[in-house]
Amino acid sequence: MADRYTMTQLVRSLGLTSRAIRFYEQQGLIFPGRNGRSRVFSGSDRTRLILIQRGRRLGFSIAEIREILDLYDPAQGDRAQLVHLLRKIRDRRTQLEAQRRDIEAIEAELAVLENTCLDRLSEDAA
Amino acid sequence: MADRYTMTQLVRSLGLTSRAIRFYEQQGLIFPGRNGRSRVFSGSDRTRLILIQRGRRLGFSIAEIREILDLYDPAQGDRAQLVHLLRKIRDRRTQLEAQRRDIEAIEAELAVLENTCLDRLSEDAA
DNA sequence: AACCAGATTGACGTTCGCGTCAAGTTGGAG
DNA sequence: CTCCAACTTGACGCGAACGTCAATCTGGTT
Repeated sequence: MADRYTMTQLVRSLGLTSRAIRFYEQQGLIFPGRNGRSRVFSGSDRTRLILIQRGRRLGFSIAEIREILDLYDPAQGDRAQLVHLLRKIRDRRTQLEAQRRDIEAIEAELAVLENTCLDRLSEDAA
Repeated sequence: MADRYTMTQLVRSLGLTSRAIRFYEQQGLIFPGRNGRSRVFSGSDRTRLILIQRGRRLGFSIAEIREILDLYDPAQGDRAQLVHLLRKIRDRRTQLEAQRRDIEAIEAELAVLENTCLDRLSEDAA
């Protein structure tokens, strides 16, 4: 569990640039420790970076990704906060499903186009 | 079929700004005609704008959206072009499925979090 | 004719997400 | 000790996707 990573290790394994990683730290998405001047990344930092990459691929802004990451660390206490957290989780899920439907719509249309292509190709062969 | 739209009509019905629409025209995503100085949008322009919105919501760049829109207008001719088009359609579908898996992964994790929340709330009630 | 709401074309401004130097530091191999 | 390679902190730059403002131009009321 006490897995620690250096900058270059993460750069190589995750395919990010060091600049991007430092940017994410500055934006408060990860919290690496220090060994002298050098950063020391925890396993949590690593998984957060992976989540960040996923979020970026889906077009989420840094602010949105921070919100999503915040959902993962409880940091909650009383009941009201739990209810609030629950609400945010459900909002996010709703949005994700809308996004999924968008994707499925495009996929369906592209499937039609693909069939049209295939038809024309077979006609062509005839 | 000869449905024509004015600027404000599209702005109101689609929730875009006129600036954005003009930007998309400048980028070659839509091709409105002119009536004097004013733009006249076709039904095709309108559906393209909807596709553009979907693409933007999914984090696609203008260039990517243009590529996707290009898949819809055949403009093809010989067999080689058809094969090329087919390849691009399939590439895009592959990418979309990867994106869909990313979304499903986040959704699954949020579902777990939601249950954790619910558990704690019911514990709290006990 | 007078007028005003809505359309247009520049042109500059802005935010985001990093890229890209420049300059200094530090730890380990030789 | 020397040197190099990796790490660091600024700081400026940049392309994308529009926002925003100014100036002008209609087209239809009154």
